[in-house]
Amino acid sequence: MPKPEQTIPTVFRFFNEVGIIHQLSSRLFEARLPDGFLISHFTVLNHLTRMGDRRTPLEIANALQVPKTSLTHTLSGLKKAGLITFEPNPKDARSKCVLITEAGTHFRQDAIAALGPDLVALLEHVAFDNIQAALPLLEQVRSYLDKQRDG
Amino acid sequence: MPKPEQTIPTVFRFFNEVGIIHQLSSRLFEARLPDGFLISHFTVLNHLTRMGDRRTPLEIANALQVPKTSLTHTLSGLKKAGLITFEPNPKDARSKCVLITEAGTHFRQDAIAALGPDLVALLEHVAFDNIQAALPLLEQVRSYLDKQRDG
DNA sequence: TGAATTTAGTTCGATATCGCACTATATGAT
DNA sequence: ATCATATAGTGCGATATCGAACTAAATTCA
Repeated sequence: MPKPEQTIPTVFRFFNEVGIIHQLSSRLFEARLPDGFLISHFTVLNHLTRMGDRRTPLEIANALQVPKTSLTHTLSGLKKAGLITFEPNPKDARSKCVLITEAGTHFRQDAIAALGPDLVALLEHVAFDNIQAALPLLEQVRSYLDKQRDG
Repeated sequence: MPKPEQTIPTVFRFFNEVGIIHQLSSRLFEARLPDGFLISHFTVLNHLTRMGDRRTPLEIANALQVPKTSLTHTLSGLKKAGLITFEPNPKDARSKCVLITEAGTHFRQDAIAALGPDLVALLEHVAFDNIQAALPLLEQVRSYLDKQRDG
């Protein structure tokens, strides 16, 4: 491996590009969400769908790497909109479990569907195979940062 | 190319991974910045360094894809900290030019240096070549989203 | 040229995010 | 069992972000 002086700028650029893409795509995505909803709402629903619900707020906050106070706020919005419900945590009376509702599941599906045309348009300019090929690396980086967080 | 039903979930996962990596790395990076500074501050300084300064706030806001009101706020923080200065725009009296100061340049360099050890640690777990190989795709995606924004 | 329209930046108000401190419950030590 | 400590979630205050409306200057057009 080359020396850090060579590698660091490249790795830095990697995170820079990731950050810019996130910013641009978030803007685009948020514009597709129903009025009054933010990426933060979608992110929670997406997490519950992908990882399974009946998780505690703290678990979700840790997974998404947001402060628990921020999550409290986001969850209260989702609750008010009927997209999640709470349940007591049988193992711990201090805690509670978050469940995604039918409406929440549909909300997520609709959001993804609303983004569909944008993604198709992207594929007219960027080769699908290249995107697919990049996924393992992205997952590897994410997984490393995820472990880092705990350690 | 496969049908959209096959490609869309993959492209969606791509943006999902990018979003998570951004969230995790931002957290890490922000923790390395001096107290009272946020990613938004760094992002502006980084942009001015990479793209050249003497840009107008609106140009910067468009490039970073943040509302101009948000940028006004971020710039005022940078100004107060002495990391940027303003100059009248000779071409347009409504506008002004943003200049990065010596202190601003150092701030950026220090921030990047402070992150160095984290990046080196990452390279012990993720192959440098793979990161480097992913850059062209990321740049291509960013560039497309960038054009999309205007059109 | 003068009036209508557009544009750069700011102000203002609303909401999101986040750190700190607090309450209630759980866990651990003796 | 009792007490000390740790943990889950929330309330509160501070600041960041953002949309709408505003001001001042530029541009367009008659």
